[in-house]
Formats: sequence, C-alpha cells, structure tokens
Amino acid sequence: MKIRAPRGTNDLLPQDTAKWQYLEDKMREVFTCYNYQEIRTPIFEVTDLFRRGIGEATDIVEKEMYTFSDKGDRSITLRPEGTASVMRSFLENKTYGQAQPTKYFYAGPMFRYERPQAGRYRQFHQIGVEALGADNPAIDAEIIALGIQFLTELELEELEVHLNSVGCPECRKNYREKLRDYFKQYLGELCSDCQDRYERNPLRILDCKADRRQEFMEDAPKIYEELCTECDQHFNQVQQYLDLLEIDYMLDARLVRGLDYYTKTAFEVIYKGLGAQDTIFGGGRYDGLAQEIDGRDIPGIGFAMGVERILLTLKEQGIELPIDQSMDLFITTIGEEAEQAAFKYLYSLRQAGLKVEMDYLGRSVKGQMKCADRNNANYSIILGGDELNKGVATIRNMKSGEQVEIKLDNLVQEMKKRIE
RNA sequence: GUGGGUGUAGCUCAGUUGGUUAGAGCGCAGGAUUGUGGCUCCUGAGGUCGUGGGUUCAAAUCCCAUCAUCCACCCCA
Repeated sequence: MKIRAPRGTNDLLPQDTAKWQYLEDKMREVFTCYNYQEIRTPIFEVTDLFRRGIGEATDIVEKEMYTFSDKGDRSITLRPEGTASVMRSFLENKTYGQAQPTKYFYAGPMFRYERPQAGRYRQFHQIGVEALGADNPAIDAEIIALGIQFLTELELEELEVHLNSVGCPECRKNYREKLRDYFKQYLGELCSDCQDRYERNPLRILDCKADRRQEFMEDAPKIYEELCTECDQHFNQVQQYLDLLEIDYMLDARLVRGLDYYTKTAFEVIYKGLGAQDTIFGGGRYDGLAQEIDGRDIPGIGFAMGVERILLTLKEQGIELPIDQSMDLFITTIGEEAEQAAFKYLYSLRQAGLKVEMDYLGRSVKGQMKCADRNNANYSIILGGDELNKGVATIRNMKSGEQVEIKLDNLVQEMKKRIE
C-alpha cells in the first residue's frame, strides 16, 4: 500500500464516528440551552483574513498555515482556527444589525502544518463558541461555564480552569516594560529562546518550559496586578460571576495567549493526564479583532475545544460513552429460495424503520448466527424451506435463546412490536 | 524546523551470538453439531519482515539512506 493518508491526518472509522456523533449531539444539546446557534463557515478563506486576524508575528501565521494559490491566483489558506472566520462572517453579513449579542457555535476541521504528537495533528477538529457584540463580564463567565458543563456531562473529571487577564493594549504595553525591567537582571540566566523573547515578546518568557523552574519566575510581576482600572474591574467581575456559579478556577499569571487578538480575559481548561498537549479548551476575549478585519469596534469572546483531546481524556479516564451499536434483527436463510424471500422482507423491515441485516457471503447457518451475534443483533430470524412451506419465520431472541414461529404475513408488525 | 524511540500476519507482539521451510495469542474462514451465535476442541487462509541500497557464502537480525509512526522541544486545540 503506497498511498497513505497525509501525515498528521486520521481516518475516522465507524467505531470512532459513533463517538464523534455522540460528542456533537451533546454539544448541540448543551450549547442550545445557552442559546448559542450553529454557524458553518468555509473551510478555506482568503489568506489575508488570518494574517490580519491572527497576527503576522504569530507561529500560526509564520510557519503553520496551509496556504496555496488557486487557479485564479488568489492566496487561499485552510483555516487554522475558527474565530477569524466567524468574525469575518459576522461583519460580512452585517449581523451586528440584529439584536445583540450574537452567540454562535461551530464544529469542524482545522489545519496547521506542525509535527504531529500526542494530541496534536495537522488536521484536527475543534468545537468552538463565540459571543459577539457584548463586553459584559457575565458573558466571559457564561462561556467558561458552558464549556465546563459540556465536559462534565461527558463525565470528565479533574479539570483545571486557569484564568488570567492579558489586559488591553494599553496595560499590556506598560506591563511589557515592567517585565523587561524585571528580567533585565536575570537576562544571562534565561534560555536562548527567552533571550530573543526578551526583545520581541517578553510575556512569552512566563510560560517557557525551560525557564519555568527558575526561582526568579515566582517573583515576576503578574499581569493581573498591573491592569488599568477598566481591565481590572472587568477581571474582578468575571471572577465574581464564576464564584456565583461555584466554578472552581485558579489564577494563572503565566497563561499567555499566543494570538494577537486577545484582550482581557484569557482562560484554559487543562487535564494534566494528557501529556505535553494538555489543554482541552482555551480561549478568551478578543475585543480588538473586529477592528483588525473591518475597522469596527465589536467586542467578542470565545473558546476552541480540541475534539481529539476530549477523546484522549475520555480514554485516559476510562470513560465509555453510552453508544448503542446493536441492531434489531439479523435474517438467517437456508437455500436460494429463502434468500430471495428474505431479501424482500429485509426491505420491508427497513422501510418500517428497523435496523436489519442479512448475510451476503453465502455463509452456513452457523456462520450466519455467528454473524448475527457479532453484529449485536437483538433478534435473528431463521428462514428455510420448512418455514417457507408453512408460511412462517422462526424468530430467535438472541439474549434468551427463546424461539417462536410467527406468520410471515405479520412479520413486520410482529417485529416492530418486539423491538419497542 | 530540532532531538530521541519504534517499524515482523487484520490487531498485539516473540524471533537466541547473522544460519536453511519466520512464530504465538487474538481476530477471520471452515468443521466437530446433514438448519442455530456466545463456551470448548480441531483445521485452514493470511507475511515483498516499512522502502531502497550496502556488508556477507548467508540479513527480519549488522551498516547507510529514506519514508512512516510515536514521544518530546517550539507552539498550540
């Protein structure tokens, strides 16, 4: 087999898709309660959207985008995340003209050119929500609550909510200076990456894994202690709302979001058992994004959740999703005449809404019964010459082993009665 | 992009200091039971040993390259 799925991509086979469908059903159920509605945006966009929205200097834009020219010589990029597209759609469709806020959710594939690793793929899937047009801190808390409720309904445990505020461009500028002042004296002790970061983006020094253990990290100025009055107030109110909902969280001054558009609230929900990539969902407020795209001043907040990471966490915690893979009925036949008759009943039963299967490989009766068992059939029908002559079918309850004959004329009705 | 581990049957893995027809368990197919699944027993099918090159009388085994995969860094979902 020479042709394989491209690196970092995965086939989802039926045993997987059943789980994915369960997650998506649960997503719709929970998010709808919070009055979020589904939006579907294109999987590719004009490259400029991401350059401007996510930020020219970010890793995503610098080295992780799947970008190509289409036949019309337009630069196109497979979306590396969902927020920029949702904001683009919001602006393009002038949705701000409707009653606000606008609350959306979405689910779908994202693409980033990275080396695959546990919990990281080149095509991965996110479930995301975005609330646009409201800067009320209650929305920030609502978004976190929604994510936590979703994961809790999947029975996930030991989730940590990390909370920070990255302030507005004003407080960030001041803070950046404070950080530089602080790290100046330790510059020689920082790793080489961080020496670069010192100039380019000192905030990133805070979550460097190499330098994490250094003692002076403890005493580095915390951004949430350096916020301007407005940002500080917002941050406090988010916490109050979370307290009100009794959602546990920990302040984490090291939580720095990589994308340019983030302002104020930043959060991450992590599960420590996942390995290096332990964030299940992360997000925050992006009051500056709309301006980057369209010059309009529209606040927004959202998060993105990694579907593969949810699945990993479920596996790690030994949680089996309640998925029913059984089928109602398996038809076993003996002889060609019976096979033809069965094919017709198969159709009728399926039209009646039953999940029914028969053998197509000419297996022995024993083989067919085995097949019925493998398919988790609740009942099997045995249809042979004897039955056809008498105008009946033998119905076997696969759990109890009990068998009865019923008239073929009543087959569909009788089966429906049993299945209900 | 950088570093390390691993590639043998559909799956999980054995395979001695290089030595002749490459094994096991599970799964799959058939039979024991002339028309009845799960348990048991028997039988069978299935492998260019990731790929290419090299060393050697001889390579799954040693060397080189390459690809894939896993893990970690960077960064993020």
